[in-house]
Amino acid sequence: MPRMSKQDKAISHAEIIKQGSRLFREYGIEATSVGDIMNASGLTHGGFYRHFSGKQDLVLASIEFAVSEVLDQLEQVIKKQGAAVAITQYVDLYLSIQHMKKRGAGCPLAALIEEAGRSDDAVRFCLQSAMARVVEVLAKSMSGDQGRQKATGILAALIGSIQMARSAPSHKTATEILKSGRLVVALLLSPT
Amino acid sequence: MPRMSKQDKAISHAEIIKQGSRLFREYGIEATSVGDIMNASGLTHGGFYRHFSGKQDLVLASIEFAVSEVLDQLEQVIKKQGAAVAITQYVDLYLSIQHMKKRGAGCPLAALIEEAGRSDDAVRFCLQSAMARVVEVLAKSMSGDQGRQKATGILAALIGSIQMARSAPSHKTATEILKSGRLVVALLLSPT
DNA sequence: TGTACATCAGTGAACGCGCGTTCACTGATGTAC
DNA sequence: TGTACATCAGTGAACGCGCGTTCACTGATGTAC
Repeated sequence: MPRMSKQDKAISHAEIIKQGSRLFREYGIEATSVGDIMNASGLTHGGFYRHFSGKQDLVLASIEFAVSEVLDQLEQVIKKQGAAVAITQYVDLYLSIQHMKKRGAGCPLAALIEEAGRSDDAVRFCLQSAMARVVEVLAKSMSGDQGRQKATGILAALIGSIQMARSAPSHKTATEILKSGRLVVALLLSPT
Repeated sequence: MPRMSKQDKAISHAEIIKQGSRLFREYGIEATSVGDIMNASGLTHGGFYRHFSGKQDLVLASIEFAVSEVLDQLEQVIKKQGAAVAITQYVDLYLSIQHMKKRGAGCPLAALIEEAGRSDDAVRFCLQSAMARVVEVLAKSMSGDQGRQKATGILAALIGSIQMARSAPSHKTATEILKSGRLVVALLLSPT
C-alpha cells in the first residue's frame, strides 16, 4: 500500500491526532508510544514522520485538539441554551461516573495537567489558554468582583475532584468524592 | 566497597526511599529511573535489588514515606496548636509559591495522583488512605453535617489549584491561581 | 577473646526489551508536456 | 486527453539508546567454634 491521495493523507493525519489525543489522555504521554498511536490509527509506525516532526509535535497537536473539542462543545451549548444551563450541565457531566471512567474522551486538563505541566512552554501555553477559556465562561455567570477568582477555584475543584475519584479504589468512595465536588461547586456558584 | 554493616544498610535503605520519594514527586514515576535514584543516593544501580524486589516495590514505599512525612507533620501541629490554627497554616503553605516550586518536597497527592491513579491497587489504596486522613483532619473543624463533603471538596480545590499553578506559564498567573484557591478554601471553611 | 568461614551490601558489565527515529523501498498519485 | 516521470504516503527492517533487571565478583561484616 504505497502512496495515498492528498485526501487520504488528510484523513490519516486527523486520525493520528484523534487517537493521540485519546491515548495520551487515557494512559499518559510517556506511557503511550508512537507505535501505539499509529496502530490505533490503522497504520504502521514508520509513516508517522510524514505527518509530524516527532512525538512532541503530536503531543502538542493532540492536546490542542482535545482542548478545542471539549471547549467548542461547551461554547456551543452556551449559545443555544444560555450560560446558566450550560454551566450546570457542564459541571454535572464533569463530575459524573461516566467522565471518571472515560479518561480518553474526557477533560484534557484533568488528564494531562501534571505530566504536561513538566513539559515545554508550548504545551503549558496551550493548557493555560484552555484554563483561561473555562474560567472566562464560568466567570460570566457569577456575581461580584470575586467572580473570576471563584471561577478559577471552581475549575480547580473540578480537576481535583475528578482526579481523586479516578484514583479511588472503590466505586463507592469515587461516588462520594464526585458528590462532594458537586456540593462545593454549587456553594461557590450560588451568590454570597 | 563491598559488604557494609547492617546499620549502613539501613541508612542506604532509608536514603533510597527518601530520594525515590523526592524524585518521583519531582519528575514523575516513569520519568525517574532506578539508576537516577541510586545515583542520588550515592550508590550504583546494581545494589538496588538488595533492598527492593523491583521498581514498583520502591514506588509504593516512596509514596508511603512521602504521605507519612507530610501527614505526621500536620497531625503534630494540630496537637501543639489546635486544629483551627493547623488547618489555616496547612492551607497557606499548600497554596504558596514555595510549595508550587518544590514538587519534590511537596504534597504526594498533587504530584502523583494522576500517574499513580493508573497504577496498581496497592498504590491507589495508599493514596486513598492519605486522602482519608486529610479529609478527617479538615472535617473535624467544620460545622454542619456537610463537613465531610466540604472537607473533601477543599482537598480537591487544594490539589487542583497547586497543579494549575504549576502548569501556569507565568509567575503572575500562578500567583493569581493560588490566590483564587485560598479564597475558595476560605469560603468553604467559614460556617454557612 | 581469637580464628575460620559463611554471608551479603555494593559494584559494574551484561542481558533482553521497547522506545523514538531513520531509511531503502514500493507503487499509486499528481504533474508537466 | 494521453503519456512520461517525479513525488511521496505508507511499509517494515534497522539504528542507537536507556530502561529494569540479572549476575559474577569483591571483601568487610557477622557468626560459629
